[in-house]
Amino acid sequence: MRAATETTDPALPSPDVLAERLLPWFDAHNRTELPWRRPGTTAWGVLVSEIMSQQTQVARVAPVWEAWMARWPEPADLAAAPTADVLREWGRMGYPRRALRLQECARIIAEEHGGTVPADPAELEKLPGIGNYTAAAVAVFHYGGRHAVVDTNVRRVVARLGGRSDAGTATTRADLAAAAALLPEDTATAARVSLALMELGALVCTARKTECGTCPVTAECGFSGQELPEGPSRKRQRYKGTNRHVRGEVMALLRDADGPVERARIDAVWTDRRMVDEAVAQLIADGLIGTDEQGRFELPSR
DNA sequence: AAGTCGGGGAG
DNA sequence: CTCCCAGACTT
Repeated sequence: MRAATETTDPALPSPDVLAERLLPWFDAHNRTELPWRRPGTTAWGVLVSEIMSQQTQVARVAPVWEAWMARWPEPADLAAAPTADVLREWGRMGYPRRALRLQECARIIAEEHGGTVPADPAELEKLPGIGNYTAAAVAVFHYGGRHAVVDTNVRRVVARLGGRSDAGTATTRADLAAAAALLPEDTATAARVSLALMELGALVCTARKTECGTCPVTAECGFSGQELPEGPSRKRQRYKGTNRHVRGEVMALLRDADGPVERARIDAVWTDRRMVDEAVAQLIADGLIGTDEQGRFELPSR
């Protein structure tokens, strides 16, 4: 039953119909060989993979994850590592603050959870850098819980099933509720549906184009056959020439340096001195870089 | 709800 | 070249 104030969007398919259409397609098309999907991967390994995959393509994450897990197999291992080593191993995956938060996660899990990654999404969300998506992903993909796993792909697919061209800029409570309403009762099946929705959004129902002709749920979709609107759906910040770009260059310099770096070498990464000042100040404030007794710059020792 | 936070790969 | 990626967090 719907309230009169709600829109008249097409009804979403029932969970059972969705699963019936989606899962055979998923069995035939799901990519993977992703290393963290191998049997025997720990909850910690899954958590690390999900943090690394936040806004970084999984293909780029895979080799870093392999080296990372070989070096620091358990939370206590990462907790004890020098932060400089952690940031170097993170490499060029972007958003290095994720690496800091991941190490904080390791310390909290090691010290307050006896080294065991929580299975409850609410508990996981208390950890730094873990939001709704990552918490659900760990709880479902490792622990096998029954929760909606809502990433950008799932939000887009669910929006289109409901007749819209795309989801909004931010994840809303309505997005989460709509995705949860699509989960079948059976817990193991629900987990596969979540992964299948993500995969459908990555391979068929993508941001740039729809392939309704090959989509397994085209008959149940409110947007099927419609054209995507022209132009960018979301405003995006340029990267080149931004303050963010300068920070990236400073971090790259310090990652590749053998020891502490003089200010003069920092200044050499960018022509605009004021932008370097701003970048360095922000990196220090974020805990991504530090200074030694002589005022030289380096990655944080702890 | 909009801005900010990297860097690279795909189109 | 532009756009987007298994998002989280702050404002």
